[in-house]
Amino acid sequence: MKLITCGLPYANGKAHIGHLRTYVPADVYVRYLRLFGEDAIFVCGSDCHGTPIVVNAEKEGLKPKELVDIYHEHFQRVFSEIDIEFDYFGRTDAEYHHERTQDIVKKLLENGYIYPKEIELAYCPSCERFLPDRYVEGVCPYCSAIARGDECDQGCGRHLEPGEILDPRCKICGAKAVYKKQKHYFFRLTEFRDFLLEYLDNLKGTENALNYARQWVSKELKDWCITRNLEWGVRFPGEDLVVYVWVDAPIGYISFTERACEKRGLDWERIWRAEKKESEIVHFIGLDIVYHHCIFWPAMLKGSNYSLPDGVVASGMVKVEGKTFSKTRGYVVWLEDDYLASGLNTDFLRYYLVNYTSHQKDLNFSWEVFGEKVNNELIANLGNFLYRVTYFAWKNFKDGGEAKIRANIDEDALRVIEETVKKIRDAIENWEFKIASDAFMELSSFGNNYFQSHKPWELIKSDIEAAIQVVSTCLHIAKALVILSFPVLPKTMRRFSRIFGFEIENSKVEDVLSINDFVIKKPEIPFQKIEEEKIAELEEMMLERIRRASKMEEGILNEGEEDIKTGDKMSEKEDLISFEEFKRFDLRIGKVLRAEKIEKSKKLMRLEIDIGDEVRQVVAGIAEDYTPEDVVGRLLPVLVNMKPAKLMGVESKGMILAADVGGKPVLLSPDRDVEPGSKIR
RNA sequence: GCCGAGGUAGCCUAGCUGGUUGGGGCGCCUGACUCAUAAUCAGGAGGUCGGGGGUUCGAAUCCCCCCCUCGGCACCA
Repeated sequence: MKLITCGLPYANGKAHIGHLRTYVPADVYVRYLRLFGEDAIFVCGSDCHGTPIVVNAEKEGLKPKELVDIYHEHFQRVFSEIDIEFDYFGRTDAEYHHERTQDIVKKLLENGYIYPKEIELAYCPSCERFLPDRYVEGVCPYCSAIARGDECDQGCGRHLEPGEILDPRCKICGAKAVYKKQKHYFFRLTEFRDFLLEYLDNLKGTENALNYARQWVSKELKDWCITRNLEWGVRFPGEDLVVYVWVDAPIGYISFTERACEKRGLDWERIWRAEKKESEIVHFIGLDIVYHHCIFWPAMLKGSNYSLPDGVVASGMVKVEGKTFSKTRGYVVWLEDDYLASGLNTDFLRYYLVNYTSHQKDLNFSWEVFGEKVNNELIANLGNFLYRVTYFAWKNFKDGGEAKIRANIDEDALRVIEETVKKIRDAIENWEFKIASDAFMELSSFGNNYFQSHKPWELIKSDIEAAIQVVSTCLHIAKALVILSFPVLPKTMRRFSRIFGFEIENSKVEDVLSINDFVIKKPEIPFQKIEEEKIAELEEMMLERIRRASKMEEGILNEGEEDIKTGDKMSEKEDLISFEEFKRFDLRIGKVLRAEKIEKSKKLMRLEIDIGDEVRQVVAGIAEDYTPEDVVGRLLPVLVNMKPAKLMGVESKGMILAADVGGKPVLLSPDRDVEPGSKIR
């Protein structure tokens, strides 16, 4: 028995191609396992908790549950449309999930892996509540960018622990937050270091995930704050706190397994109880959540006597039209609004996602390539073979509505089919879905070749016995193709298998090789070709979205206008400051006297700047774009009363100002020579 | 800068415990065929195997240096 899970989709946004990159291969994997006779359970569900959902719900004037309902229903619907079939698709706000989570938290408490600690937290006096995570907006203590409470999303990208953020403000009412002491609970992640090192050595999965995780563990682990001040979430036992969303989300794998097992009359404990474990657990995830699955999660399981995952399979990132996937920039393909709305066969997209490149590598989605792959590979090779063979058989041997053909199969062809099965089996074992799908495409190619070179359309007139052998051999190949490609192309092959008169859902590899006489019903074309105009249309739609997005970024569109398709509103209100506030900035023109690149650093340059009454040492992140020679002698605007900081061990007192052009600094200069120290206002 | 993964024809890739002329798929060109969704089949063009050194009788494959891409860490006060 094998349990397969997929990373839970977060229930505050719609499904897009980035999601599919892990869900489709996982579904393909499960279907192949079943084809090979393995008993597999496949679970997933909506991740319903966490601050973003609360914040977004509030913004939309909804209760968190109402928001979650919308997206939970959405995911369920679109997954089923693209034939991603879970045994159970649950939700983490369900009663049973809360119970399981609390059970695990209690076990961790009993086992001494959770301890309380007083920390200072942002508190909004006007809302009268503590401000967790994204309820807080403030200044990143590391890079001083505007940041969210849990992550410096605009700046350095660092994860921020509760209490770290500077100058916190309430995101709801905008009031200045104060720090208040409060008791929170921490998970002793640090105690699991040795365990994790060993565990990761034996963990199976894709290299991209394992290497990444090992890198983290070999560095420093920190204990992990696992409680939040929220109403929405799983209650932490005995406290007016909720468990951090990343604690309860993976527990969904367990609680959903319980439900799935209940449905099928199985004992979930044989999967998840350490002492009873007898089946394998494999997680399919995106590369971005390796940390949670290879570090937090096994430590939690270990600490509460649950069984440990055996494999973590991480899919590479998705690019769209050659650019980094980005919802806000428009480089995204939405499953419902783009793909399903286009009316194209969902199997096309499944094939593309599985066959474009290796599971671990970055996948580029381009409508043009999509059209080519579908028309020239899937349809021209596989679709055409299936149709030409079955149609030929039906047309020439039909007797009434059906054609009966005696099986007389070429041994060589059987051997090729056997090899194909072996290739697929090996590939699936190694999570190489491209290789598996290439294998059945090769078989199809062999079939076309066989049919072509044996010319049954001539034999049928001269040597009927020989014709029967060729036709039945090709029919046999076709049947094998239907079964072997079903995991990737379930919709099409389910339909097409009917002309052979068998139930594809229950087919096993053995059926691929077992020889039976054929009864063929009148076939229909398995795939409808994609018109070039359709591709052009879809491409145009995407370009339009990208254009719109870039205009949005430049602020040309009116405030509040919806970002097309993403549903995200431009909610950043203008931040106005008073003249009083502005006066707090001591801005002056400084003259660079000396400059040198800081060793061991990529971006940092140490500058000595004359600011009139003194010479300041300032560290600036410009070394990637400027050499010391470029800047020595230059006049630059300097924020003089910047809080001093140390960077790479070098003290910096002040900050030079530069234009930000696509993340690159561009230095600014006064219109003509001015004295160092001149005030800027 | 450190760590990981990569860099093979326009695109996706196999080969990487060194050994006959670096395979395959898509695209491109030519021909054949007509059962088939202008599908198929045969043939062809196209590669300094990121660059430079070295080891060897012989390297895409081993060693050294460098460059580039992606991701992580450190770092843009």
